[in-house]
Amino acid sequence: MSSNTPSVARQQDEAVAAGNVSPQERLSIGAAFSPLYRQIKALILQSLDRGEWKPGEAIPSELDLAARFKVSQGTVRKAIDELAAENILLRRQGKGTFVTTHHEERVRFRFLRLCPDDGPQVGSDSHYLDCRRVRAPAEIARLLDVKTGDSLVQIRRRLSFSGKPTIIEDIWLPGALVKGLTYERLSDYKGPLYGLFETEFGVRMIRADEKIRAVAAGPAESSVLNLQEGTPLLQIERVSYTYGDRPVEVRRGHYCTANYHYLSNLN
Amino acid sequence: MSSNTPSVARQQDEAVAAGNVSPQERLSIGAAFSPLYRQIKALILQSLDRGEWKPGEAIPSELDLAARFKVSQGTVRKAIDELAAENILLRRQGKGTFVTTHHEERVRFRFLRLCPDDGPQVGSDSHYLDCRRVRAPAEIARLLDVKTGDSLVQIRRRLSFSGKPTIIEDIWLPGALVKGLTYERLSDYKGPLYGLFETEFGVRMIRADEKIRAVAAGPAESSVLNLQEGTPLLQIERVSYTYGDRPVEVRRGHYCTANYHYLSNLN
DNA sequence: TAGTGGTCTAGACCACATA
DNA sequence: ATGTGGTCTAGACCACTAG
Repeated sequence: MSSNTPSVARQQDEAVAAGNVSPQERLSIGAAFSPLYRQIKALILQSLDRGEWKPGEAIPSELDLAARFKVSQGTVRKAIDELAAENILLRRQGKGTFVTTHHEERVRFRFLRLCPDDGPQVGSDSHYLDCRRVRAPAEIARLLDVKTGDSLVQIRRRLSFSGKPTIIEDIWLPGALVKGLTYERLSDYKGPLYGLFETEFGVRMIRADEKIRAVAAGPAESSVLNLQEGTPLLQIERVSYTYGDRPVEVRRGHYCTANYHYLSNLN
Repeated sequence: MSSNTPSVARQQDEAVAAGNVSPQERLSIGAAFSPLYRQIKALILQSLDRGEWKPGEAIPSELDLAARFKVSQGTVRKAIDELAAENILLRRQGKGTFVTTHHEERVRFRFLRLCPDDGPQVGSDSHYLDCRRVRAPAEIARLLDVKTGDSLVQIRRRLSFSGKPTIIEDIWLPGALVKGLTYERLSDYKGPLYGLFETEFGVRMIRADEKIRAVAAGPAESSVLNLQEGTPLLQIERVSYTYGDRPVEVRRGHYCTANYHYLSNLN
């Protein structure tokens, strides 16, 4: 086993064997109990975060990981089960376990919940309107957990479905995370934006929260989407997170829902 | 073991032992492979569906269920794991596994994703405006998987937060499912509507899909919510499902998002 | 103290993909 | 034929709750 892959100490054994604390004490001193498989999960997440296995690649087999961490295969399985449930890993029977990637038709609509009212799901065309450095407004800075005035990259784009302009959105990211991102680079790129962030900058979106409101189209929205001012639009504010729940992107979009709807599943 | 709780046959053993088909054939004849724990899950769902264990009650312990179905505890565990992940069952360490119920503060906002822009989540007050029998319009009938013209119950209500009218919605259910539901019964009832359906009519909502649009307030919305006509509102169409993915309720609501937003989590 | 769910292990075998 | 993930079992022990 290499020195940078620490074996996992069983808390119980270690604590009790060391004679320092009893199982009871372990709880009372505030050391949060965390089962072995969660520690394994955390270690796997660390490896993903530092890029040991890249999106699209396979991670080591369960038996390999079990040997590496000195636990049983079942414990590794349970750790991977949770990561797969969170769409961070993807299991493929007979082939291996893979790091999910935003370069996949299959996953294109995981973060884009707009569906046509009738007919099948259809791809979107991005048209980039702007890309520049800005100083973080207080409101955006708070969401990104950076200081007001810090350097951000701001992108404005228009999304069309079947040729019809449907979404206009502004996107902000910390400038340090996407150094070298230019308007040309965006315009030349084909595919999902999160795919570009992933491969070009090593920034991987894991999950996002969206706040949805109904608003009236203003001048910007009406001209870009070719609508009358005052047309009701969905305003969607998204905060996207990478590993460790670190916020790395804010979007504010306006969606025309004349022929499309936002789909939400309640479980 | 009682006669109405069949033991689960291991497909492999049964088929091979019977000498009819080989494991290879089993697949080719189209008998879909389903692991044991999914068969157990289906049996538990059947018991829930026919009311053997009611919302709020505990189901038998894992060891009891294992004995009943003649499988190992681990297999029962995996079946229950999935049901717990779907919010159908709720595990409480040391106490047992319980059937989830809509009578719980904890679960009040599982199906109501409207949050105040600032401040803590707050309860809602229902004011019932109407409750009557109607013939199913084609559009609603299709969603409920019944025939156009079938008898439905239609409910109209207004929801207020902190005294401010915020939501108006129409609700349709198959009349046969909620026999005896009257306006008085609704008005006297305190608590979530799904709680009433659950305890009074044995209709339990398991999950729901919502389609969201932005629309302009019409006459009905503006008068009930005390808004100007044309104010942008969220229009939310919900279809709720009970066991076996049977649709049992359609809602069409209009939400004022001046001080609230709809929260959606993308994973 | 007894009963419940939660964790961890070891081993056997099945299903699937690939060479 | 080999290696991967998927299922199932049996047993030991831990964590939590309640009588």
